[in-house]
Amino acid sequence: MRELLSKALSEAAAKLGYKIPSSEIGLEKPKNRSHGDLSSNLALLIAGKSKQKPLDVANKLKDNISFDEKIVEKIEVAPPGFLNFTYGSGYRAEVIETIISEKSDYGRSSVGENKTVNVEFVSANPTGPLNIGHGRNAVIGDCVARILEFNDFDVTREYYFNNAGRQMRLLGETVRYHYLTKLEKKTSFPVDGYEGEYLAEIAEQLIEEKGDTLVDSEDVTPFKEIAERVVFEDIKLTLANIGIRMDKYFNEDDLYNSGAIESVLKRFYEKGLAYDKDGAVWLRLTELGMGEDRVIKKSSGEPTYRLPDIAYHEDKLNRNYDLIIDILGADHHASFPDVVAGVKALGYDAEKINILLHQFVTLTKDGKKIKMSTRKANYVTLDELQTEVGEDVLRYFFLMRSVNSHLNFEMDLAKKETDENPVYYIQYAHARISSIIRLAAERDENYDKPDLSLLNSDEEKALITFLGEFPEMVEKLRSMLQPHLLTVFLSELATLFSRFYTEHKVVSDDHEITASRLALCVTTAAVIRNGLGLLGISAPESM
RNA sequence: GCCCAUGUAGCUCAGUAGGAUAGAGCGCCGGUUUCCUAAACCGGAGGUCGCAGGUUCGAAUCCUGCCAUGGGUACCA
Repeated sequence: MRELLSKALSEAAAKLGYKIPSSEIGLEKPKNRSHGDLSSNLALLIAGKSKQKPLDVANKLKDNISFDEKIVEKIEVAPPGFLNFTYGSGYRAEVIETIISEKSDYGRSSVGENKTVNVEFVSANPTGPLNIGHGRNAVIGDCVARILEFNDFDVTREYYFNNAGRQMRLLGETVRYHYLTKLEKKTSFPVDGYEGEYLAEIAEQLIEEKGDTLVDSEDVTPFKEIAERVVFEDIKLTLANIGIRMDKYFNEDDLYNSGAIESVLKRFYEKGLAYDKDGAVWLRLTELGMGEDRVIKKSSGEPTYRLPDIAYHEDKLNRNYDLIIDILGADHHASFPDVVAGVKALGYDAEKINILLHQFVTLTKDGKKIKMSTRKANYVTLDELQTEVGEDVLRYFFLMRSVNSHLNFEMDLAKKETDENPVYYIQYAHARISSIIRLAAERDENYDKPDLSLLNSDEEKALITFLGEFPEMVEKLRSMLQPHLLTVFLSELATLFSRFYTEHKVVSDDHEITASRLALCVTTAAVIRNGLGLLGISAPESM
């Protein structure tokens, strides 16, 4: 519809002697329903350029546009110079027919056809259970992946982790501490060691598996290995509990083993972008337009995160994805520009790399913030949260705010099993429709050949027009990668349906009206299902 | 100091490639049920869109400055 109108407007402008590309023509949904279904500012644009009165221009444009009455019922000129279009019944019938024939494919697009995309998310190192911050990252990443799949992209969900560095060593040392303590050997808690009961449990498991054979082990490796194994199993289980399955786990270690790290370093030297200073190797980021040079290899010989991150992104680029998306928390905002600059300097098309930064999460209970400290391990784990509120609520709450905004996870609201909880409100609309369809089936009512022109009340028109906007919503989601837009869309859809439901009886003695309203119910349910599916949330048949 | 994000109703937040009278949910006040799920619907009160300038036919939206909050600014990741 948008295309149709902007094309018509562009042609009308051309007849008046103005060349306005259709991309510049504003066409939007007016806030006030009395202003029609779509509104254009074209006359205001032309008037601005040509110093004519906007209203005159608008009237001239109107005279140069014509539509089938069934598609566009009326075109009105409104001050200061808007052109307001109101859809006709034929358009609405088309929306319903399209949804009925496309069902679960309604809204799909093929823009990603034959294109591959890598979405990297979670990427928590296996040092402990996932927390609620990881939860937001995980759910956003999975939702982005679903959105891209719906647009026909071939998606790889990838998890990048590091089991080498200092943090993992400390983890191993902490396990050793618990191991020795439980065997009543003399030991002391490692400096900066990990607090958290799960490490004592891991030590117990180690005793079961190996007895006391490791008491004299100088090497921390066995402790580290079991810690990593157990923690990773736990992480995978947590992800499975919220409906997330990764396609690939990428170990940073492989970048050392394959020589990728050395290779990157060598090429930086060759390009004169790396230099030695104070025993460390520095990357000449100032040459690449960044503020300061940074260390990429410490004087201890260990690389800083920048070097493996660059090598990792090179690896992803070499795997020939058309698009690479990183879902990162706000604490990474300072580091990724260096990584992107580094990759670019190696001659890659860094435009393919898309960073989606999300802000932090706070948890509130009884209106108060719950304080969390990772080091002291008194944080709420993602698993605990999932157990308390369930997968659907968890996913919805993590997705309901713009990724740019801090997310306040309200426990009190999340735990409410009433319509105050927006997830249930949407699911309830779906369950209610299912119930109506069941009743219709019992009474042998069908919607094989509905007379869709009967759907002409305000509630019905508003609902159908909104259903027709779903494909645009999907396109917006794909281009903006902002899942919360969909949660807003679905709440509004559920509201429009509830209004329709309150005013109009679906299954009645009038078979004609029953058929047409049944068609509307079926299509509404289909859009709710498709939308919830993109969020990874279930659409129950009854509640 | 510098960089990023945020600041909209009592609370939590939408709306920001400029558009018409700034919205939703919760909370508050009031109303609706012989009828397909009342887990619903309707109405009301509630706003200097952080502050001050600027750009223009038009600014919550763009620009500048300031204030506030969170995050970052390591030879931690």
